[in-house]
Amino acid sequence: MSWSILTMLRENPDLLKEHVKKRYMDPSIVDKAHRLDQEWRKLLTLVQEVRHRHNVISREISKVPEPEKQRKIEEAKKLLEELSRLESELKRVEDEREQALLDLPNVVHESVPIGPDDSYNVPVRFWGKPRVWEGYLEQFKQQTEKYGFKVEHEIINWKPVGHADVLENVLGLGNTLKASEVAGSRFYYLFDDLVFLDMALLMYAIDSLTSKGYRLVLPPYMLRHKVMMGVIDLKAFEDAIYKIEGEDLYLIATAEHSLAALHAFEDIPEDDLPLKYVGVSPCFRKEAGAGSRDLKGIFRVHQFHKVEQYVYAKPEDSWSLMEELISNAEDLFRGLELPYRIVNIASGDLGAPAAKKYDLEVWMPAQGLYREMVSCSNTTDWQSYRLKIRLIRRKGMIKEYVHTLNSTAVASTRTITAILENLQNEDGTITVPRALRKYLEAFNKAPRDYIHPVKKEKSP
RNA sequence: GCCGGGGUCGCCUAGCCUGGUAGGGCGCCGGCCUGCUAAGCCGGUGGGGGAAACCCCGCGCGGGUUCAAAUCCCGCCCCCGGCGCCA
Repeated sequence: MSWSILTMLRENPDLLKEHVKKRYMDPSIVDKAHRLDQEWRKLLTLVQEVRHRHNVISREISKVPEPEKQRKIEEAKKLLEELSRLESELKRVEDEREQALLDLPNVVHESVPIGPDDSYNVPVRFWGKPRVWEGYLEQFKQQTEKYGFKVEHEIINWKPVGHADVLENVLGLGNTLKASEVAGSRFYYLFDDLVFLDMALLMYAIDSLTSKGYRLVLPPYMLRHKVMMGVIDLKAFEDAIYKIEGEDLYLIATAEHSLAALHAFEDIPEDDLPLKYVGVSPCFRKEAGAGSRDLKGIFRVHQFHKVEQYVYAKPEDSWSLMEELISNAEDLFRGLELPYRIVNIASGDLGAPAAKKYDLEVWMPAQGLYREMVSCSNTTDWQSYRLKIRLIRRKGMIKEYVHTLNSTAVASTRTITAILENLQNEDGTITVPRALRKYLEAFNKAPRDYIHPVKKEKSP
């Protein structure tokens, strides 16, 4: 027992409540967990006492002669009746306690801005020289100067075409209508150059991170329920996760899930830490909570490819490793020539697993908005407690849970939308970021400098 | 998917048929002894509750039988071998 949240629940429940309040969640979940934990401990002690009495008698039975023996057996049976009554009560309380503990979100790091929703997110730095259409100047200032940043930008008098239109109408390299007919909305067909671009983005991110010493992993794309519960909260489960019918299997929504599972139920010696991984996988998401947001194009879709960073760390190292992860992602987006800002996510907008989260948001010229491309979280010991991933120190008997962190490196389709808007030229061509050319060269038919609109085959 | 064999405290292994506190070896940690090394001796080395004494649980997982299950019965998971199917 040294899950930081359980320790806080027992030693300072009021402090834990403060953390829950920061998330604008109902603080009574702390009272509930606290009450159930105490009740459980009391009941457990009682059950163990009765079991002890039964064990003592049970052992005596084999040693005593006959008439005595029958009497002891009767006595043991009596105790069993009492025991089974208490045990079913214990089981009930235990289940409730377990659920109450699983309902608790992570604590909130002191550096996290407090506020109920994403309007309280705080940009911490900007990079690049965004192209701002004159009609979006005011909006741009709202997203930069309002926070005290003077961001160098280029004002343009033509409005770039939105990524969804570029995809289907300008380039003609995507078909979401056909996909929605045969699979549903938020699916897509991509063709030719955009497929090469998708592949190149993955290779680019893989190359960059493996060069930095991250171990490359191709993980399972499906996991069991027990494992899924270890990495996400119930709400994410309902909003995001697809289930395989008739099997205890769920499609991963990110390689983060399988990478967390890689060391599930293991003890990790402190000398092995940090363990740094870079996983590549398809991601499957229901987007059930998204409503009708971003229905057009490939910004928010049910499946895409992603390269993901995942780190297991000693608790004392996790905060500096979080900076490393976000800075790795920044390196990638600077290479892609996409102007971005890093945002410190407000307490009310954090997912339950994260103690702190940075988003990397790229300026989208056609929308006049910075939009999320990368999400980087320190989940401290929230996931490792659930997955029983422990830290073994060389000295001392104290058991701890490792800290785990995750961050996007590149999510393919979303990054493609950012390229389509930012590297768009007035003539409708798309400039290929220099950093990707090396990876496109692997394919004979891949684009080199520009992606060109496909010529209309038949004119109406 | 079918047939057979297997899963025991970090590793190896005994116990299972015939139910009665899970034993041994190795490794590791601590202590003792020895002027170094080696050897030897003692203790510890799964999870949980408890301030502690101590207690409970633990033989892949979950049920059942029994006063009592590693051991008997049922279901499931995983590993090995064979057969089948297959990109």
